[in-house]
Amino acid sequence: MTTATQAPRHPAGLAQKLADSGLRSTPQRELVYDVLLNKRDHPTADEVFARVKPELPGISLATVYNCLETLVQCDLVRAVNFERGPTRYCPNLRPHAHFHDEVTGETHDVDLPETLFAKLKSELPPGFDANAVEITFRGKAQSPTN
Amino acid sequence: MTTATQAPRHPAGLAQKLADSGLRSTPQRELVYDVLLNKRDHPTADEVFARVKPELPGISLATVYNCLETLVQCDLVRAVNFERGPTRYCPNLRPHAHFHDEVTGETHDVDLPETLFAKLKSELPPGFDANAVEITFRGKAQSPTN
DNA sequence: GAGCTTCTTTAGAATTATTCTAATTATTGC
DNA sequence: GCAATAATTAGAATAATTCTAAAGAAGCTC
Repeated sequence: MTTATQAPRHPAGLAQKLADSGLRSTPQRELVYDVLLNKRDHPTADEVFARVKPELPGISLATVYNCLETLVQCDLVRAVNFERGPTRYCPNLRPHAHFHDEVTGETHDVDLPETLFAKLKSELPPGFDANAVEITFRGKAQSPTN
Repeated sequence: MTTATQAPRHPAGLAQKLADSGLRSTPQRELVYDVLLNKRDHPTADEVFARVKPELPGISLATVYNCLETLVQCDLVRAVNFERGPTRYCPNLRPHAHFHDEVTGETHDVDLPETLFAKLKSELPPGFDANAVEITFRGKAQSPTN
């Protein structure tokens, strides 16, 4: 087996970003990142585990937790927590808000103008210095796809 | 014992609001609500339990969970979840944001102009109808009190 | 104001989500 | 190839919450 028989699935990111942090690229990390990219529905660790298992039957839940944590550390994925319940994971790195549909339970990414995030930060009272803002909407969405 | 020997600690709310939902006012519910009002530091259920115990030594943790849930149902208290970890409780019902100090771990309420909340909702793409917005900042705060 | 009904609390068991531990396996550098 | 390091694994341990079944109030009815 020579090189380059199989193109990397992550256009140009994972292996490099991992290396930047002194970490290795492994099949488990690749695959976990893959399933996040391929279905961006903010899955829980359990759900990621279920999606990854068929392709890598030997993988353990602990490894899925490890990989997710690693990806979060490398700034490739964001951990999201609205309401009690398991942490969910989101590979969308652009600044965006989340819309939580109270009927279906689904979570949608919502792009908001950068200026709004800036505006929000500027509204903080003196003495408060924010480096991140999280915005979560709750309500009903008429599903755009069905 | 005649009436009005002891003023109710909740200016005019708890018993009534509970009754509105067909629920009873109990010492446990009163006390849990009390500790939330008296120290507004977004305690966890465990912390509420610890604060309530000295006054009502027989109370159980399950009851604290029950009471908190009841108060949330009656719209007297908000449950707050940023980041994994136990749910925290907040008796501030005005629309406000939370500022999570990454150094101290403390959470501060931040009042923002109503117009901002409206503005945010108006920025949602068509088809999304939000009835609530939650905003969480993360960063450093120079404590205003020390 | 005794008895019935309903609501509430309680202790402890059960469940869920996550982290830890120690052993095994893979990778890398020499 | 071999040592050193990193990553994965299974299972135990922990933390947060919910459930369950029994016991304890509080209202109502007559």
